[in-house]
Amino acid sequence: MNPTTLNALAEPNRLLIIELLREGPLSVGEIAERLHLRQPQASKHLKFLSEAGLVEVRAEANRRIYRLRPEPLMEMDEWLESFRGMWEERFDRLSDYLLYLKKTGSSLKPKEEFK
Amino acid sequence: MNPTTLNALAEPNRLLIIELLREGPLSVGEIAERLHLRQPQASKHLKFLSEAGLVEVRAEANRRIYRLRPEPLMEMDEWLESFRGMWEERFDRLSDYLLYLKKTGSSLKPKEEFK
DNA sequence: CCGGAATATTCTTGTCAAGGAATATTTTGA
DNA sequence: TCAAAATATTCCTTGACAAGAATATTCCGG
Repeated sequence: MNPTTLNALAEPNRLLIIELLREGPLSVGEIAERLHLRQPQASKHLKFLSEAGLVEVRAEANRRIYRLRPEPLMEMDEWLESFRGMWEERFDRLSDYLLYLKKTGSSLKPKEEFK
Repeated sequence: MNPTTLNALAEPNRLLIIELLREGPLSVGEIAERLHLRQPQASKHLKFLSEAGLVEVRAEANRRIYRLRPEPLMEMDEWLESFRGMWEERFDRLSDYLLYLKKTGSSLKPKEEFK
């Protein structure tokens, strides 16, 4: 997994940009407007995202249209793959947990133990 | 998606810690040793990861054993879910791409267009 | 209850990057 | 060719945080 990708996504406004672009390519001005950013900050974040490989640009007349690149997200997906065993394992114990809740009427987690 | 999780994982050593803990819980000393970190830095990173909810601790004798918490990773997984359509769509065009390679003998990407 | 092992905290220093404001650059249409 | 729209860049200040070194704390076994 590439820390550069994570770093780029760790900034809240950049994360919002990525989520916005999920719906389709947009110009800088549109991105700035929809996220209530000033244009220079939008440009700066887009440059950052671009250098991280998360977006790509194309020029169209006066505008610059930014679009998502799926590759880094695919890499994240593959990285997470190696962890999926963990929560499937825990899911096996879910029925026990539900039973516990039913018995106690509690909505609090039981103190978890592990070894 | 929570930026806190991404921020915690964006630091290379912390990412390594998470990958190491994938194999099972470890003490601070073991983590420091296996990643060639000094003990104080290991402790600091673990504190950071702990506050981000990525790990949990338990005391055992003299040691503190850290263990992965799957929840934030599950959240990442669900977040990525909303992007999976993207690369599946692109996958549909793979056969065209392979055909292109065969025709041209080129190993270079054709210039991609999008609108 | 004391010494030492394991771990945590504090302090300092350097780097990175975010936001604001101002300005430069690019590009198009008239 | 020029003005204006769209975008990029620069400069500044500020805050976060990583690493190193030193020190504090915790806790077990003897």
